[in-house]
Amino acid sequence: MPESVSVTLPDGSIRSVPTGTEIGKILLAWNPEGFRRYVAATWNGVGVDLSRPVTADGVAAPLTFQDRAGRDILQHSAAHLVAKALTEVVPGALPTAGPPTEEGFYYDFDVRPLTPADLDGVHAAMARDVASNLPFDRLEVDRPEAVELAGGNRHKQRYIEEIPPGETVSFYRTGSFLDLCAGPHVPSTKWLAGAHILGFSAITAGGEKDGEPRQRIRGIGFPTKPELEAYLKLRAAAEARDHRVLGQKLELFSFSDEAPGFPFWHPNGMVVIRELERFVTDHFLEDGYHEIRTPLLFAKSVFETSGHWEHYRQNMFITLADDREFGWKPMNCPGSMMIFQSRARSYRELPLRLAEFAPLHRLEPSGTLHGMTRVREFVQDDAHLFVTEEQIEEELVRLLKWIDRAYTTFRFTWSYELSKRPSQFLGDAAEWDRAETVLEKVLKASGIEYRVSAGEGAFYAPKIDIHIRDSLGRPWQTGTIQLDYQMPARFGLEYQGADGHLHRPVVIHRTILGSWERFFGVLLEHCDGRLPPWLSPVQVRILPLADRHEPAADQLAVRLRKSHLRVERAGSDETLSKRVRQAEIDRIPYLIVLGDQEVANGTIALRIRGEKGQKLLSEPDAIARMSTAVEQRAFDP
RNA sequence: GCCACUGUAGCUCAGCCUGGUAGAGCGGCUGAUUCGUAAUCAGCAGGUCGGGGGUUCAAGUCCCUCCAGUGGCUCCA
Repeated sequence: MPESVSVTLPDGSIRSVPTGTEIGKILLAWNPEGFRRYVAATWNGVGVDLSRPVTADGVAAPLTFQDRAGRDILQHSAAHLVAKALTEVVPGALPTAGPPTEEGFYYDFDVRPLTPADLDGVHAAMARDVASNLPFDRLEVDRPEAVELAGGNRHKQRYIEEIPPGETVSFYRTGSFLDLCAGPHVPSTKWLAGAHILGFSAITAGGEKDGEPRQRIRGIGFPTKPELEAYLKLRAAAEARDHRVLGQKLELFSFSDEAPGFPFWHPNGMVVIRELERFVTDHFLEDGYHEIRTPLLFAKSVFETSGHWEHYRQNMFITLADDREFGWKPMNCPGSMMIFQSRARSYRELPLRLAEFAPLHRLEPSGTLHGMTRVREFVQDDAHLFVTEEQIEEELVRLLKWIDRAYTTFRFTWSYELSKRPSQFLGDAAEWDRAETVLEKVLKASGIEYRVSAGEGAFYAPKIDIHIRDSLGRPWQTGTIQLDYQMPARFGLEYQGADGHLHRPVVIHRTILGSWERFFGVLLEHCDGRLPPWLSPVQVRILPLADRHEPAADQLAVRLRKSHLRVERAGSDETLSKRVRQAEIDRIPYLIVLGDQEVANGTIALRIRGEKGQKLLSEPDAIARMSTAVEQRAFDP
């Protein structure tokens, strides 16, 4: 072995160090500012501990929390800390796996159901271990030793068997705790001062339906406590934006134990969904859409034709009438197909765009219901486009543009997902391939970045899905575009072409915003209840300074309503400060205070949500200011 | 659907561990106050403690069960 080796550093410089020098020491000599900031390193591109001795020439680079890999390492080390704590607090608990996640980390245990008291114990043990500054020591062992070290934990023993032959088997020791792990890890528990448990839940192993029950502890790690505290503050703020909380406070909607998953839209909420509907239908004429309405219930035979009976029945509400089985429609497609089918069609009618905003019912599993974002009854801005093979691409491009425009209006960031053929599918694979190819081609041509999900398509068609995230970062699917060759065939749809022959149309199922319920739920969180003025249930609230100003306030309200503004007049019992405060809490976009001065001068003292102070405007100017924002569907007042 | 946790006034929560006459704040109502941009004062009303069953002299409190919600898991055109 040579006495010294050459190490190439990130800036390209090369250092010669004695063989066996720890990589962390080399990196810190190169950049002392990395002290405590470096969580691990890469050696020739592979993640290693900072304590790894260097025994050959190579390339070294530090990993910090800012690097994805460094962040993951810290999360994973925090998971070890949790596992150490839990095995001490609950003797007999068997650690299974504890990987980092997009947000933080979790560790799954084979253990009796946990209680909040267990978690308190885990917290205390973790704090103690961080204070003790225990090192993470790496042990490389052969397989028999590994099995020995696993100490009767059958899960770890199975993992050892799964390690490919030839690969090094390693353990990490933290104090008295030993865990099978490839590493690398942070140098010591001091690096985990900002580790925190976010919650625990029971899960089933491997996500299998009949898997073994496990207990999962979820957490997140930061290099320091202040960073953790900043995160927890942000998270608390995000939780306060929960649409279920806002929906109640702003009297938008509610739910009842006696109708689980079925929303009650209150007057305020109804204003919002009607405005959303108008946002979509405003373009119907120019975009060539025709609105239809088809039944909510169909005889079973319709769903047998569509394939729902075979592929979707477990999610359908079924009703018995006249000794006949009826299904509540979970989708609008069958009704649209039947309208197309109702008479002979010509190629001249295509593309035929039929829109339907009907309530849909889906028997979603009870455990999946979630406020407005996962309900059992909802309405979507749905349409079915009947097109010729040649018209497909142009229609798809138009839809993608519309999605772009719509989501930009709400200042959402959104993502695209291409979902391909599922294991249970209608029709033949060749048709699916064709449809998937077209969708992919259009996405690429539009310069859109997208994720591909194999097996996630609808049972009748591949689709492009739109996802937006709620305030806690959970993704929700909203819009979807599906290219369907199956329903037209199953319903026997035909049109007569210019060539005089009969042809089969292709159907594009599409919804832009998805369901009003889900879209609105996420939107509420997105804007913290501060809806754009055009969506605000009350756009203007007039505050008469004293009760002698009430008549003038009422007259002003009448004039504003003539400009189609939704206006409300407050009482004058409370102090002005109190009423202003209430209006802020109610997220009213525009406030007008009316006192002696305004009455005398005919001016408007306008307070605009989100702006400091108030503007003194003439009445026409004030009306123009508000109406313009509303008509343009501006995001801010 | 699975697992854990939770369910007390319209809302947010205390009381439950250790059984002994249901509490607070906000909101609501009434009265006073008439105010210049984020909480004026006083009084009053409001609860079969999620439903059902059990243990007990006695259950909001302990036990069982059902329902619903929450967090995950699985699912999700």
